[in-house]
Amino acid sequence: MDQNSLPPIQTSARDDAVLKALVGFVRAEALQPGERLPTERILAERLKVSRNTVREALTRWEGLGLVERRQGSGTYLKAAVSHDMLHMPLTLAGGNDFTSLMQTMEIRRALEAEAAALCAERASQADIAEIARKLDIMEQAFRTRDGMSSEEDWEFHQAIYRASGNPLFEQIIAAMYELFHRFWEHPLGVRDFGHASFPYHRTIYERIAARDPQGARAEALKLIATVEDDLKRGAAKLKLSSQT
Amino acid sequence: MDQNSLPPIQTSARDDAVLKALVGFVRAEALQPGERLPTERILAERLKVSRNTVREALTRWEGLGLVERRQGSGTYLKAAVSHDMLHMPLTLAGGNDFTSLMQTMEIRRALEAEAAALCAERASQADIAEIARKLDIMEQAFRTRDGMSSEEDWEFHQAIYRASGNPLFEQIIAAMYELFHRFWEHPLGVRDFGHASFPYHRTIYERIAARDPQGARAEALKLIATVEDDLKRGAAKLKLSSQT
DNA sequence: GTGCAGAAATTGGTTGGACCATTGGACCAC
DNA sequence: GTGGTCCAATGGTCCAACCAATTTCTGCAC
Repeated sequence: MDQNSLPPIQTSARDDAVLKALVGFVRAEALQPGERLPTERILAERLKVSRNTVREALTRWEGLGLVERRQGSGTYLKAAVSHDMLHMPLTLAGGNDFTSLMQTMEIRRALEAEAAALCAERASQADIAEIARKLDIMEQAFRTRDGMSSEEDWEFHQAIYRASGNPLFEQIIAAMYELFHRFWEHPLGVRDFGHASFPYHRTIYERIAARDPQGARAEALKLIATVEDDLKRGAAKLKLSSQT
Repeated sequence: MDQNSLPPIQTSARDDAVLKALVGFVRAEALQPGERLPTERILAERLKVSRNTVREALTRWEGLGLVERRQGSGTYLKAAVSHDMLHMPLTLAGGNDFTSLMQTMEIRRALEAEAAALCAERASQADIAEIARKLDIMEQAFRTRDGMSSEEDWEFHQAIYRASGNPLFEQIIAAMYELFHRFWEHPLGVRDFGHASFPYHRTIYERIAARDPQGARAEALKLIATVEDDLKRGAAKLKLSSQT
């Protein structure tokens, strides 16, 4: 017998029911991100549940980043919601050791290369112009501040993800933003971390503009490789300077 | 002025404090996944907060999959926790339309190819033996039932992710399990969905066993390509049969 | 002693009501 | 306008109880 033909009955799912009702409400009212939801007290009264139950439900949504609560002001929608949403609560063990950072780079390598290739295939002229704009900003920031800028660099890559034609890339990588950016916060003491990656930003752009997926993929891989090299340099340095 | 020089102050974070204390408790008691946490009432008393606050905190952890609550029994640890955990609550718009499924496959293609390549580089002999075992099970299931088996197929791929030497792959893909498996639940009406992918499971294994990263990557890409073809077949069929 | 049914205790789930802290607008004096 | 004060609205916390599922204990029949 198929296990799925007899799912466990749901005896109690009060807060789930609240969320379901809330999805319906958002749809019915066509609420956009940024707009305010009804107050907890009103929700409790309308749904005939206690305010605590409403709060547990909203806490779950808040944890998923769907909603933001501001004391004294209200509860605000932060993202679009729909009934067929898929939640991927992914919690990773952190750490700024060499191994963790290297593992992060392997994920980024996989996603970045694919996104660059897809982008070269599909990006519209407007997308490419936008990427060029971000590239200019980044290069200028590099020259004036004489070093990689985390913010501008990120925006450049983000533009590529967005132009890949697959919103999942942008969403996944945005969720991993914090993970990726631990490099710039704790670059293992490497001076000029990321310097070597600078020229490849332009070469990636050129391959994309030339509609060359394999070329774009190759340049993206080169960029990641320089970052990995910086990482290894930092790790070697650490090993020399101190032993814990 | 730099926007970051005046960050908003943190006024109150009762439930965050509860979670922080709980992390300390788990560490101090060396609790393993599966073990039971103190009851909500005890936590409330010990931490000098109300049970409601404890519940909000635990609700957050439950949403992150770190903890499981069983009424009448207790709250159980589901995963290792540490103070430097990174949360990636990723919610994706669902949908079983062709576009959504295709986008999912592009993510899988990126991760699967990279994982297969890394696996070919790093897998231990024991890892390879385990992959071979899963492959045998899957192939036998295929023959007896004359069709791809979602469960056994998944275990085979999971073994590869695990042997990639990078736990992030397994974690990310496990979180996306539901996303990937909508293919088998709603294969767009394609009979024998996934049939064409069958032979590539063995070729992937062979390239891994031969320590051939590029070969493993290529075979993984071929496997994904067959699934994408099935998908396109299904989409074309749908287009013919009905117009919404 | 063993086995088992039922009572009792334990534990998460829910309720209702209260009060606090923050917010944001209304209003006012200057 | 500017700045200050007040006040209602709103999320945050607390308390005390009860409900529902689960586990544990008890005592009886054998």
